[in-house]
Amino acid sequence: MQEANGAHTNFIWEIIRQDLDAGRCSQVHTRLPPEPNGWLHIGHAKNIYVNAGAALAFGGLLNLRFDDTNPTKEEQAFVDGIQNDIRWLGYEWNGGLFFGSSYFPQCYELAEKLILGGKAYVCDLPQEEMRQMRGTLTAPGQNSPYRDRSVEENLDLFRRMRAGEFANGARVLRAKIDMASPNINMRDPALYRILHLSHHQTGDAWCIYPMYDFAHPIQDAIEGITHSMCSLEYEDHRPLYNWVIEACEFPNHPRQIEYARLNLTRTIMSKRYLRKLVEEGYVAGWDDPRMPTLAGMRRRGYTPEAIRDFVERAGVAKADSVVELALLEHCVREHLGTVAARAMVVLRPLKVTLTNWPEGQTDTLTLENHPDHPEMGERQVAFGKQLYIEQEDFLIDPPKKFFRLFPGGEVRLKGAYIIRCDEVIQDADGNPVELKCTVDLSRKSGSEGAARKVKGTLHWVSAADAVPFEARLYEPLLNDEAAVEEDAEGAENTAIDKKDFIARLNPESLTTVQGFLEPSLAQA
RNA sequence: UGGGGUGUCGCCAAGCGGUAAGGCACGGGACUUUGACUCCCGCAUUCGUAGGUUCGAAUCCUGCCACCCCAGCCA
Repeated sequence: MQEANGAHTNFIWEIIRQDLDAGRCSQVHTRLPPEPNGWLHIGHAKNIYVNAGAALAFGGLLNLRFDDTNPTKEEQAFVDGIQNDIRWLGYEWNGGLFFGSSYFPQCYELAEKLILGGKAYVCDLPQEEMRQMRGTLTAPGQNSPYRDRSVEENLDLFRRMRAGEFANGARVLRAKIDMASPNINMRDPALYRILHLSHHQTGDAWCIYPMYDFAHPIQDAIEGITHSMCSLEYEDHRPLYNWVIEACEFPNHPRQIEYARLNLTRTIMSKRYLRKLVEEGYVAGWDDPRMPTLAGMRRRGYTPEAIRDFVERAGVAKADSVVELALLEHCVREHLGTVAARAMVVLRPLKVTLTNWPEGQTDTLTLENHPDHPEMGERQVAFGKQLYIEQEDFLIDPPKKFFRLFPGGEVRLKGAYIIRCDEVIQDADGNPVELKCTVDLSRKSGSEGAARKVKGTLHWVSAADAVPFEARLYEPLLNDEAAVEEDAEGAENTAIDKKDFIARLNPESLTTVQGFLEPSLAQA
């Protein structure tokens, strides 16, 4: 990983460095707080990079903490999958593994402490009325009629909430802050809600669950987190985060720093829509290679190194942005170019018959697995009278700078011979279906004569030995440039209609062609 | 119309009063048994905008404009 003073740094690490220099903290301690309600995608890779990277850059600690305060949406299966993906990406939680739910007892104690201090109260307002009394963006809210209950009554009610005496939604514990605050998050936000639901970690031990705004700062403070990085939409929550830390009288004060989340062109990054793709069968699953999930990218052959490099190069800042897919692809190509063994594959085959090659003869050629890494070895590839080349590598009527094959033209077959196209056999529509070529037997690859220059080199596969396969051409799922904005994940949110979303799907994203693999790839 | 943010090359992004880094993309050239890779070269007299301060501003001040986020008992 990078040193903090290395080539890559960002505004967050600058802030941390200043905190270190000023003595506001001695060891950096960050946390990764995924909610176990889905699969990790490329956007999460940035969050991992920012939080884990900060710890790495300053020799600090990273905690992995599942933010599981809402049993409605969370599952054990996701906590396993998430750990797997984080490890695959190449990160370890050297500070330990935690669950937000294991702090439920402390959260509860702190809630009582707030009640005792007159800083929280139990509110009986139904959700709808509470919403109305909250005011609007421009109009201040109204105090709840339950706001001035006595400490004794609040304590009694809260304990009875915990004891399970009330139904879901009947009451809520609220922070007593300021209903007229211009920041809506400070208008007596809910701290605890009643949810008679069993939790994947705590079972039926609780029927009240703390809200994110209450639980998160507590978790950070208890774990001794020094810097808590999250995305921009939490900026408005920072005053509340700080309020909780102070109201609970923690001696340490973790610092929340926000940055812009990652958006990618032509890529859906909203769990809501990713789920729709899976559930409605547009893709085979969360790990479908077209999915922007880490699992999908893994199946697609993307490497962790390439993804980390990409996230780092995309940068960390506060301006909303949409990074071009081209950068990701560049990073993947760059890394794969250095580590991947070469092999030949023909996706859309065009038959080539070598008229002067002895009938029935098959030669075995030796090709290097990597042009720059001899230590990666060589492989044997069959060469015969009948070959397949890529359809797009041949043109009957080539433009001026066409370097590949055309009638009368010559081309080199990678690692083999130079051939000349003598005749084109076309179908009724004029499409080439087979080429009759002569091979220059005196100029086999590697021999003296091979030094002769020809304009192009093509990959190929022996027709008799190649392994047929059905190739799916995976393309980004979206047609247009923009990323689909993350929408509220509310259960009944129908803001973007389904037709609109489907219309944006890229029809090229799942084209099937009948291709041929080099035999060495058959088992892969 | 309230509050919180952000605006620097097609896309990201440095810059923090001293006269516009870098990457991707793109264009040109060299090299090449993958037109890949690699390698050179080019690519913002200008920093949302209008003023002001200053010897000097993307950086300070003022006004305006644009975009994003916030009214969950989601995170």
